[in-house]
Amino acid sequence: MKNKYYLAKTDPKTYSIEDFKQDKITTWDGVRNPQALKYIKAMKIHDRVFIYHSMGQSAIVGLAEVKSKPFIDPKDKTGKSWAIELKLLKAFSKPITLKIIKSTKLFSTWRLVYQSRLSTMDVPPEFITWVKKSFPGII
DNA sequence: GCCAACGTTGGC
DNA sequence: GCCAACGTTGGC
Repeated sequence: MKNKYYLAKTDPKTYSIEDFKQDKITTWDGVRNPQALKYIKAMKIHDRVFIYHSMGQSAIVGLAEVKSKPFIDPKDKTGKSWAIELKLLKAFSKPITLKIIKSTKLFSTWRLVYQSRLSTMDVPPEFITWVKKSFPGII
């Protein structure tokens, strides 16, 4: 079965793609928003996750692979937070900015564009096609 | 730094 | 359980 693609946002001041490069594998935790959790819980091993820098940079900066099933974040006492293990596959040399994504007008129905506060979401297949065409070799 | 758009909390 | 007030996120 084909891998699904998701997108996860991070504030680079808290955890950046540079940190991820050092770690290679990281626990992606702290997700509590019910809408975002829906996507975390749907992730399967070998699915792909775009890493997105929010807060200023606003761009997709890399691609990771899901290495574990979703699990309840042991560090969160409320039991409402879930986490997942991610392995970095690639840090992009040229980030795919939100500006460019918006300027194509192809993805106006994508949550990334119209629901800015959502931190984890799925990625439409059309976006993958567009990325492969517009940024050859990047993924 | 501002503010829109959400999410969360707490009084009733 | 409702909803006003407050807090947080993230684009600009």
